[in-house]
Amino acid sequence: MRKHKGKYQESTRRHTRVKEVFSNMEDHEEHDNSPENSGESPTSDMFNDMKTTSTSSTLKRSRRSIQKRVVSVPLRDIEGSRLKSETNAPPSDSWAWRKYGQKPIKGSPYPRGYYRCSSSKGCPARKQVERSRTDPTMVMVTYSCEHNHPWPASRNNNHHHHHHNSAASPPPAASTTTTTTTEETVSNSDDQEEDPPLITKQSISEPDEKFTSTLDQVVTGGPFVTSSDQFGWCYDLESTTSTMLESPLMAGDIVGDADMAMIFSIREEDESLFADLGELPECTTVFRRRGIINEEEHHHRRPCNLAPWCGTKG
DNA sequence: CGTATTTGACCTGCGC
DNA sequence: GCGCAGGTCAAATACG
Repeated sequence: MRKHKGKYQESTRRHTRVKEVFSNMEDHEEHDNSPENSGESPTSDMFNDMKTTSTSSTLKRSRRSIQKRVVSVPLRDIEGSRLKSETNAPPSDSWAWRKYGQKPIKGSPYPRGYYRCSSSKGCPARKQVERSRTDPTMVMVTYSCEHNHPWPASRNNNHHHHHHNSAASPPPAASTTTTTTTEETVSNSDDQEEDPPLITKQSISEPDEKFTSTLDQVVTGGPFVTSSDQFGWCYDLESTTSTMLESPLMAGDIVGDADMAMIFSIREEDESLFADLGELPECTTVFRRRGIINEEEHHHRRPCNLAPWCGTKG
C-alpha cells in the first residue's frame, strides 16, 4: 500500500543500503575488535580479552548457528507492565528498544517482533520477541548482540540505578552469554498444555535434573544482585552461562546442537524483588533465584567465554 | 514536530 | 537452481 514495488526496483537504495549494512556487520563480525566495540564501550576492554579467548571460531557462522540468548517470560508479567501484550509485548528491560519489524513465523500462530536498541544509533543489540507456540502464555525473548554503549540514560527508570552505576559499564547485554532456549525445553519441562504460565523451578526441574540443577546454578549465578555494583551480576552471569556452554553435560542434554538453549523465567515475586533495584537490565529475567551459589560454578566461571556471535552475521 | 510503530518489500541463507 | 522462511529496511502512519 504504502510502497510500490516500482519504487524498489528503480531505486538503487537497496544495493547501497545492503552494502552498508553488510559492511557494517562485517565490521562487527570479522574483527572482534570492531571500531564500535573496541574502544568506546566500557565493557569492550574486558570483553576483548574474553572474546578472543573464547572464540576460536570466527569461522563462518550460519544464521542459524548464531548463538543467541533466549529468555522466556510469562506473558502475565509483561501484561502487568505493558498492556499491549496482545501480540508480542516486549518485556521491559531497561534498554530502549525500537521495533523495526514483525514477521509471522512458520508453525507459530504468533508473529515475531524484531527490536533493536534505540538508545544508541550504532548499537547492534537486537532482540526478537515472540510468543511461545507451545505455551502462549510465555513470551520468548531472544537477544542478540551486545550493546556497545553505556546504560541508557533515557527511558523510564534510570534514576533508579543512577547512583548505582554512574560510570559502571552497561549490562553487557546478553551478547556474551549464549543462552538459548527452545520451546522444546519448555515443553519438555512439563508438556504443559495447560500448565500455568509461570515456569517456576518445578517446571524446569522436572524433566532433566541435570539441566535443572545446572541451570539453577548457572542462573543463580552469583552474589551479584545484592552487590552494590549492580552490574556485577551481569558479568557474573555471563561468565556463568558461558560455563554452561562449555559444559558437555549441558550441551549434550539440552540441545545437542550448536545452539544451546536455556529458559529463564521470572516470577512475579521475583519481579517485585527486582523492583527494588528499579528497572533491571534484560538479563534480569535470567536469574530467578539467587543466593544459591554453587562453589563449583564459581570455579568454572570463566571470564572469557563471550560469545563472538554478536559479530557474526546476524 | 519528533519519535515510535506498522507494514510491505527486499535480501540472504538454507534445504531440496 | 529454485523456493521457502527468516531477518531487515524504510516509507507511511500513529502517537506524544
